[in-house]
Amino acid sequence: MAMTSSSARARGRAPPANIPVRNSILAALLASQYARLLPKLEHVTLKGGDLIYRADQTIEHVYFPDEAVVAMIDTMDDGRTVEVGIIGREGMVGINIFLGGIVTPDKAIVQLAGGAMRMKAKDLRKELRFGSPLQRLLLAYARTFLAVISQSVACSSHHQIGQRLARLLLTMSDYAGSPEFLMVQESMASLLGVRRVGVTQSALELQAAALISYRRGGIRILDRPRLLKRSCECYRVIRQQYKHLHGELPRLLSGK
Amino acid sequence: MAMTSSSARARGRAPPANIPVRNSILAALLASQYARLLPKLEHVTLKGGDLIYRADQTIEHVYFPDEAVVAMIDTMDDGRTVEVGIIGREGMVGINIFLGGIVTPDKAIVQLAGGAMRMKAKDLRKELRFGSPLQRLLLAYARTFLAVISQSVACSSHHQIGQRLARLLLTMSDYAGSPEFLMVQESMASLLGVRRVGVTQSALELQAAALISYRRGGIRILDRPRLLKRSCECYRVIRQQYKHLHGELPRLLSGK
DNA sequence: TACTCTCTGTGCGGCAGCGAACATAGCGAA
DNA sequence: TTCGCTATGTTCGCTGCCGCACAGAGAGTA
Repeated sequence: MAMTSSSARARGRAPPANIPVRNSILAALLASQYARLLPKLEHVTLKGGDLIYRADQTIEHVYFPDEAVVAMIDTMDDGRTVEVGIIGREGMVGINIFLGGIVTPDKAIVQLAGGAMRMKAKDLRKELRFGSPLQRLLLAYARTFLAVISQSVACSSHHQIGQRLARLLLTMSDYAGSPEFLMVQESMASLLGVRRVGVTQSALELQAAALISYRRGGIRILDRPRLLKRSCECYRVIRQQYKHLHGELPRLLSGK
Repeated sequence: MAMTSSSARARGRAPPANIPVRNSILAALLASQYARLLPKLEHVTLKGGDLIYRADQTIEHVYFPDEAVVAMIDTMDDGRTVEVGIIGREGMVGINIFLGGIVTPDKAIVQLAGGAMRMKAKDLRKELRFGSPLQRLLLAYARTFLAVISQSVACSSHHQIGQRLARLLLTMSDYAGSPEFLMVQESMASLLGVRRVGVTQSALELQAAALISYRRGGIRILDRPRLLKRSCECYRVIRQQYKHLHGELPRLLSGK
């Protein structure tokens, strides 16, 4: 399957100077600024299922995903979980560090395997001292993230599983950059905060309608437009937020 | 409706230099720093039900509540609502400005009437230019706010009305600084994102158990400890977050 | 080939919360 | 006092999701 030995390959010391950076935040930095950060960045490969942060644990590194997708997951006293936010190419895992924290309240789990650049939390803190350009970018990202979580509150209290599953699948497919990606129903259930059986039901419906097809551990989206119609407004709203963020990034660096 | 001449009474030009500031953020500022801000602050009285921000509208002012309590409310396409965060004495309404935004994605509605200091968004932006102490305080607050919203996501998807109502009442009573406060069931329903009838049911149960009593438009908490047991963990978790924030504020100003 | 583990499908009783519609009770205004 | 509005209480059928328990179907391993 897509997940081999992470610990081995998670240490690719040499940042790939030749490969263009695909993380939006890093990519937005001007070449000179990025060059200055580069020595502090380390390229790692994240495996599906990897636990990046445990809840209430000190954060050692922040991550700028490249292809990888990471979910922030809140776990209740009774063990039930729910996704509070998903972080991909457009963001940073460990926003709490940026906001002056040292721990994370939620755990972070890799949903889609892939590469990411990482940086020591300590280095990020140093970097933020002098009104760094990175600061402006992260401020804007934090704002977007906040808006996205707000929408999640509403979504999880008002929308039903089918709609939310459709949204999840669309989102994942966006991040994967492909109509096909690897994910088991158990993970989807955990993200949505519902029973796995509930996911099975909805997935069957979507498949019966020929919107998706799937096999053990993998999903393929067959009819994106119609899947979009089945999903709740939240997909659209959140996408709009990121779109706005994206348009804003370049401007944030030019003097203001 | 609940919004009469707010414009009339909302202008108490003279900031009450004699009255001690009770907003935690402002209060944390050293006297000299506060003095510098003072000319830009205006004391206003907010009425229950007042609409502070409309969704997607440009933010003109940020508010530092004193006694007032303001809820950020997300409205879905179908008109259903849910509270994504509550802001009282410990925070600032308009965190999006701090995060570099110019609009707010949610609307803001006054839940408990009372005083607040307000400041032009423009002035706040200026203030943040020079690595102001205020910046560190707001960064910490933003982090807390994020953690609180995360908890809300989990709460709204996993906890039931009774528990969540108990939490809401406890929270409100904390803000009011009294076991008694004014609030109608319709408002509670709107905050919880449920039907008013649902609130009525739960409220009746709580009253039958002699945990609260209420009359038209007002609630009184009779047995706080037992109400706490009925509420979900979220009350505790969120309280802890604010407690931590509170302990952190002074330290944030002393050189770091 | 047989075994095992993981992932997916199915069935069933239960119930919390929903939508809709209506009944009663405070409380201020006329 | 009467009227009218707003807030609260009650009922009813419905359904989405729950918990629980088990069956079958990939896919790798020995």
